[in-house]
Amino acid sequence: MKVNSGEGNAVLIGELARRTGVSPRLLRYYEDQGLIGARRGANGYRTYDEGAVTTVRQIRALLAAGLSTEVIRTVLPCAEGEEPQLELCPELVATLHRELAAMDEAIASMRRTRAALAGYVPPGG
DNA sequence: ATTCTTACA
DNA sequence: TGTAAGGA
Repeated sequence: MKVNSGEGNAVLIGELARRTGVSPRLLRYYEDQGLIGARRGANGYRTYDEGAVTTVRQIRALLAAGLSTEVIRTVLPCAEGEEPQLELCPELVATLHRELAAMDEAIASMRRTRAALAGYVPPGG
């Protein structure tokens, strides 16, 4: 008889925190940012479904990839799987390509300004 | 003991 | 983000 791995069990913030390694404080923050949803028990406590564990792991992975919470909010609903093999919807991969393009522009821009600035300072010192 | 909200270091 | 306060 399995006790703690079924789908029907509501999880409190403390347990979700333990199971994801993310502090309750941050979990509430993610909620404010619209990254994760939570129901409320009669006591007012947040309750999460088992899927929340996966969602949080996806958020962490996406955050580690440097995506903003705003982008993650749109990407999340089209994410499948976890950490090692996280896959995204094709239509969203397109959005990500634009992100990449924007990053390339930013990098190029910074390289130019860096070069200009470097022109005013002597090499090595 | 746990969680909740609000607010400050 | 962490942590304290004040309540349930």
